[in-house]
Amino acid sequence: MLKLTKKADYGLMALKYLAEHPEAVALSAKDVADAYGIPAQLLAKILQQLTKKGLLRSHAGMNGGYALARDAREISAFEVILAIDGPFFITSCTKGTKACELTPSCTIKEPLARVNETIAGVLKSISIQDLAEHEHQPAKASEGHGLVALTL
Amino acid sequence: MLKLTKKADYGLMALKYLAEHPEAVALSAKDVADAYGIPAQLLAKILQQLTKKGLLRSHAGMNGGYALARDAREISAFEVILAIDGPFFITSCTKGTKACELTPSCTIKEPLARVNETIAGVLKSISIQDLAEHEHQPAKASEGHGLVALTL
DNA sequence: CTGAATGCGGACCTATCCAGTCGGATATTC
DNA sequence: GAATATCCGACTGGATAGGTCCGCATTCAG
Repeated sequence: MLKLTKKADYGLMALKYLAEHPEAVALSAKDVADAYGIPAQLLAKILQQLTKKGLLRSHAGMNGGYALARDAREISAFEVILAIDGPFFITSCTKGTKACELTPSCTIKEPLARVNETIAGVLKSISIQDLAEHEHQPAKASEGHGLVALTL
Repeated sequence: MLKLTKKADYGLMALKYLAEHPEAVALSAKDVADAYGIPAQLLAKILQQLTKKGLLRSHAGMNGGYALARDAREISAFEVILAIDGPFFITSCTKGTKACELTPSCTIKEPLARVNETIAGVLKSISIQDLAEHEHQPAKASEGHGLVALTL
């Protein structure tokens, strides 16, 4: 279906939340989870993962919690998704190092790899800061086809 | 992981194969499946689905099979994926009609919807014909015109 | 007319993986 | 030392993708 996992969603939401509260020294996983109604333990693991990847700084103990490791402008959505979901490929055949086994098949793979790069590029161009300041208008809701229903 | 299902891959491969064999009146699901080492019965169902969606024409009986319903240039990868995997949303929260329940949460959703549009746009710009002639050239989509712009 | 080749489509099985939970350890502060 | 945190591995339940099976309908060749 070409969609993000909930974990990635949660991770983005959490980072956005942290970016929106720069005054706080640190916010606990529970704080963020409560703010969004996310299962706290699940979010905790996600934040731990993001910490391991260097996107967050953590501090245990009372009044501990998480804070962004860098400026919100310096963290891209791409990094977050990559940290949580691992490397992604739009083609299902490219798994890790070795190419498609049913070999002559994936002539498909090559053009789609370009699509993949495009997607990655777009995600890299979006920073947590961009998510935090969401005063954008839905703009031109897809006029071409009503296929991509993004009406909220 | 943000990847296509194998079914969608198979579908694209099959359409590409049909586009590469315009001389054939019709090719059976088995023909295509054998050419790529795809499970025949599975591919059959995929092709049936594409037929229902109007991307293919089918003909039963001996020497029957499938053929493209339109010119290969007039069929986009987007249509194929949509026909097989159904509408896709990059955000996991938007399921069908109703919006995210944990509501104030998904301020995330709005910027990602734009990413979604971008992806859809790229996929719409790729035709089956593009896949068939895989002469590594079609860099047209990446030539920074609108598609990847995504003004934030 | 009969049989083979094909499309059509529902039911089903299975493996994988996501989402979420549990339990316990370690660190820090008061 | 108690309370609040992060940290981390293991487990479970459910959804979904991938694939199979079987029976029926359609077409065509002999």
